[in-house]
Amino acid sequence: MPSEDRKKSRVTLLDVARRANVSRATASLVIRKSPLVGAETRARVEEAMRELGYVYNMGAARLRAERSHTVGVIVPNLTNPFFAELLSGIEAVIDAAGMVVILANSGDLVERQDTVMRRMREHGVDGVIFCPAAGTERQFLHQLIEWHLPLVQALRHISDEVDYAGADYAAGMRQAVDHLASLGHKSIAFAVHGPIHSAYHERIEGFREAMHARGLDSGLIVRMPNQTAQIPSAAHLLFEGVERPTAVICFNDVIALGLNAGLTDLGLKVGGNFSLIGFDDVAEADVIRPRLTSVSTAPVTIGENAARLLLDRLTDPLAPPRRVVTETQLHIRQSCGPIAVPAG
Amino acid sequence: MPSEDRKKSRVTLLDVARRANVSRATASLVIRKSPLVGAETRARVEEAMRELGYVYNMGAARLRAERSHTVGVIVPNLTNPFFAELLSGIEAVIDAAGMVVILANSGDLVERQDTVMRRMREHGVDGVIFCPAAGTERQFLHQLIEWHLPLVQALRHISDEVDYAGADYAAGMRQAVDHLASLGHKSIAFAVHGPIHSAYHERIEGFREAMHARGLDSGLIVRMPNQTAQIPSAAHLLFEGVERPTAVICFNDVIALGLNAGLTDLGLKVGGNFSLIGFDDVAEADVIRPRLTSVSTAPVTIGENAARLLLDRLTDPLAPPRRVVTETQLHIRQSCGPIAVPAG
DNA sequence: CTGAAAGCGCTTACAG
DNA sequence: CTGAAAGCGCTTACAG
Repeated sequence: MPSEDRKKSRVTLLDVARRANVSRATASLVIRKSPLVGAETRARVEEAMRELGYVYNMGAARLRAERSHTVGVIVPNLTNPFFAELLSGIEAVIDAAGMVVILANSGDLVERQDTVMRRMREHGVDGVIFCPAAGTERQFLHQLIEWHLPLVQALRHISDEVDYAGADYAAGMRQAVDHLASLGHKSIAFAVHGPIHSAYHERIEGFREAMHARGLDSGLIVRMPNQTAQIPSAAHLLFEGVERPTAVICFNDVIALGLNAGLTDLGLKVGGNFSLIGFDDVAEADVIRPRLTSVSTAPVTIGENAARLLLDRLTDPLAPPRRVVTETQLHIRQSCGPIAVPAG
Repeated sequence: MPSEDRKKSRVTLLDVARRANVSRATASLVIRKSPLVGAETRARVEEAMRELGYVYNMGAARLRAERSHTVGVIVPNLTNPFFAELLSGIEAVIDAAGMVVILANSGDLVERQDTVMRRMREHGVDGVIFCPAAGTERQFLHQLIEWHLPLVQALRHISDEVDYAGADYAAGMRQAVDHLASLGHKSIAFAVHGPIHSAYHERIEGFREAMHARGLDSGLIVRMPNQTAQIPSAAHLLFEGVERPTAVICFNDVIALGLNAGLTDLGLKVGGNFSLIGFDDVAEADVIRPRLTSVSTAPVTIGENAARLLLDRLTDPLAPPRRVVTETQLHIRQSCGPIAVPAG
């Protein structure tokens, strides 16, 4: 152990340069893999780095170079596996690009989102990927643009002047409705919950249009509790209107899982005398019984797309805004059946 | 819009100081909320900051102050809701402390963990919270200690010279075994999967000791597929030994969910002629049917504890290492019943 | 309470 | 290909 074991004894680029008998500028070039420096010199510098246990100081580099190799990611909720998967996709491509993600949770609250966004700017992120909190104003995005902060919207969009990565929710709804209609269902409910945002509207609209296209009534939209645990006991809400549905499409799989339990508790047979379709196709869909038919939105892929959009945006800040909207896919399993006499 | 709309026109502390007619040092004191500066001066500076749209530059501050207000978090897998919850707890506490988390995924691979840890050091994190990848060497931790990197282990531990936040897995196993034993079960299987690490050993040992304490045989440890989707179809593995179990305790809820489906597929009645206990008590436990009896390990709380340990460590780097091990709790629901004549 | 000076560890032109 | 100098935007003593 070297004698100078006080904290300040950080090994600096100058130390490396001296050890390797080159100037600091040359050492800097070696680090940044510049082709300007000869193979032998490079090897000498690299060995010096190893011997001294040199650690590159991004902070110092960023100050001069105006690049932090850091991207901010803001999600509404880490606890929801759906966002965790999105995050996973983002992290993978950001990491592969040699950058690092700074994570924050907005709690789907615009004030929190404000704070967190400011903190990201203070930390000098090169750009941010965020799932806009419900209620985010266009004005907020325009402010960010004015600040020259490279930005991409994920899952939800507020302004088409900013890059966006999402899935075609409306088309997904169409797939769900078409599947049920082909099984003979006419009275189909739509179970929703959570905050209102673009992805919410797109699903509702998708449902409405698909129903209308089939000549069916789209009036049966029922609101479920936001708390996961309370959904099963709210299943009866589906049957309180004048018309009794024979099937339900869910806003997401969290609702579908809950209703699957709740409908069973009510004595209905999901996949038998009642049909159920989820949305998102989370891992659990395949592991419950009956297996859940669900529309896959592939959040990991959306995350990867969002990260790629940001990377592109960093290299070309002036390019026109882009949208990457992936197709959804209906995974047919066991929770739907042909229309039956409504259970009584 | 100001005429100087080129990127370099970043508002600096000096600009603020000039605007407010104070020195740069004074402006700096205002930012850091020092009591040294008078109320009126402070107000003037704060207004100047607002007028100019000043954004604090952490990068520059850190370079001088040797504090980045940044903590690294390394998890093996973002896609597993269990780690997502851990992360959520960490993020909440770190955020409340005015710091920011830099996130990375080790994929439970020691080489990735190496790379990622180096990258964190390059970014100058003040400390790191990590769930050590399976196979992490003590030597690795010692290296980090030598580098003076404040560290806390979460969920799994390699060295007791480093802070640790986890749950008492062995006690949790005892609760599970005791519950089943009290229902008359004698032949109890233990279903495991995944990589081998301290939390794995603690659960296995906990199971063994609890079984022995009851005079029961702990030999029935069966390995399940690591892939979630393959677990249901592996349920039959439980019944390939000489002794036929009447109950199974699962290493985690992922296995429990899968076996719940698989056992049902096999014609068994979970909670009736076969009993099942999960581990972790994820949100889905309450939403499947029968409701899953599970041992809660409260990952969000573990995350909060880990973050607090790190914060304490930052203020007192020389304090002796600490361990914060939370108690587990058995949530009794519907998946266990009194021993019955083995089905079949 | 405030000001002038030095320095954190890099990168960036600019000469050689 | 290499060296000497300036500077990124802060904070830190040190005087006043």
